[in-house]
Amino acid sequence: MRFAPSPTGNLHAGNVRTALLNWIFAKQQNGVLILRIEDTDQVRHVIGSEEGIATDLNWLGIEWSEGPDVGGEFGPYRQSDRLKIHEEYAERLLREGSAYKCYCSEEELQMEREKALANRLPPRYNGKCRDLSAEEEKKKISEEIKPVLRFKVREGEVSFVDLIKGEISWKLDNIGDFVILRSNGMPSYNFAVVIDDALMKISHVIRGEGHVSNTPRQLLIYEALGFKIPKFAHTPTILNKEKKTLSKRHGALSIKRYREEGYIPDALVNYLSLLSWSSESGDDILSRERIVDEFSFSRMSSSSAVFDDDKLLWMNGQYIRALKSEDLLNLSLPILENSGYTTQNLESTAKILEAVKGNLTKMSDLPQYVELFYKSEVEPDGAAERELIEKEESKQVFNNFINGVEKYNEISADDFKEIMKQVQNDTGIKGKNLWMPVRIALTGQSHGPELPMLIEFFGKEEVVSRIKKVMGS
RNA sequence: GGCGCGUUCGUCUAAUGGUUUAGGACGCUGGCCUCUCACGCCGGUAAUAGGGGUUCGACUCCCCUACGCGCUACCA
Repeated sequence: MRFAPSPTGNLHAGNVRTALLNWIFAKQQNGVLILRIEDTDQVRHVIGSEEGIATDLNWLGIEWSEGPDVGGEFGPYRQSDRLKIHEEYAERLLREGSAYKCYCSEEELQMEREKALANRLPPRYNGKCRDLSAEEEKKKISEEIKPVLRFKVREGEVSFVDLIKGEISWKLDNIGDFVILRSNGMPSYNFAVVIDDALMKISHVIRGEGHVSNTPRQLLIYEALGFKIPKFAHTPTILNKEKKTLSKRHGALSIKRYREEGYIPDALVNYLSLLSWSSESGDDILSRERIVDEFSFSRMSSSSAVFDDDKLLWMNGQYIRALKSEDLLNLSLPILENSGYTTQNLESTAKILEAVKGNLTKMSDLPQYVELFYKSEVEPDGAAERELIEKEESKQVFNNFINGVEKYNEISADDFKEIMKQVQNDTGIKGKNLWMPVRIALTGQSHGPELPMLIEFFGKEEVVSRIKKVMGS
């Protein structure tokens, strides 16, 4: 298996899904995953994107055993470093008569194309230079035109069985002689992939559906060179909310963004695995082990899927809630410190996290939920809150509550519930009128985590002092 | 234009000719959980693109149309 991204920007959900599928399948088959960088287009090459790709994959736990960084017996793993190899095979095709030099200029070709289009004909290369006589060729050479190498497409048809889409076939008269070596000496994509995949002994080519139409050209090259043809699996496209195919611009659905916003890698992996694939069990929350174990191409749908951020968010929340408190703590510490909160006391930090765990769908939400735990002074949030705690009824609640609390040395969550029951009995006040004054006195806000949990966190003294403060004002 | 691929609730999907009043999940929504925001639990909403065939029977097979996407590059 191999994942072969081009270094033209950050990884997005589509790229990464392909990488993930390769990883899953390699893992399941006890196979080897190769990372190969396809950088034959220097114009679109973006500096630093190779590192970015590695960072994203590492973060998601997609590991490869051969690649430009780790080496391996089938290297080099950067396509631009394989030029000699590509040239060698191009020459062989030329020698064997499967390819020929073409001297047509871009302007010429462009004109031909427009003419064909105007006549409502397929805009294909017309094979002009296919059978150039020795004389004509000599003339072209003397004109110092740098030729490209074109592959001579045979007659008949080609077909293959896609692991996801089933049998696909083409009549070859629909395909024009295509370029395998550009005039600058660089191989074209369709040529280089075949050489590299064959030489790296790739057994399964798992790639995006956009490549389906490239496959007949590649099959022809495999054929001409006598290479063993790998199995192909073309994965459906992932679309954004506007149902457009993902682009590298605008950072849309970029993996980097998910990493920075504190998504759990496992959650993203899980969500991505469920795009165009489903477990036979019907379960949604699946561990990596289960995905690897249960995956099969036959359960993959062949239509494109829209990436749904809402569902990802939900799933991420599920993973956060399932986190062991130790792991949650480790994940949270840097975020809290970044927001300026002191986390010296690990025990109490863990308690805070436990209290807000249920509210989180992504870790970057954490600061807004923990704020009230770090405040030492509390002021009622708004007019409505202020009004409520100044009501006569509320003062009754406070008095009674303090009396109740004083009977304890420490108050646990259960003690608190007992006390509240007692207050309700004594005052006859219940429901909102009973609980809200306490909440506001303690936190200043009408929203927040469960009160018993809060009480336990603050402890008796803090609780009493906060209530007294409100009563005095 | 040609060729290829695709089309089940808003979204991800299940059902690979009969077990189906088309199932689950997200979202939305109603209720419950002594207060709120959440969590959790229980319920509701909503789909086979359209038209022809084949068949006793079609989401499932075939054809046509529509729509979307890809390739048709000296991009990958």
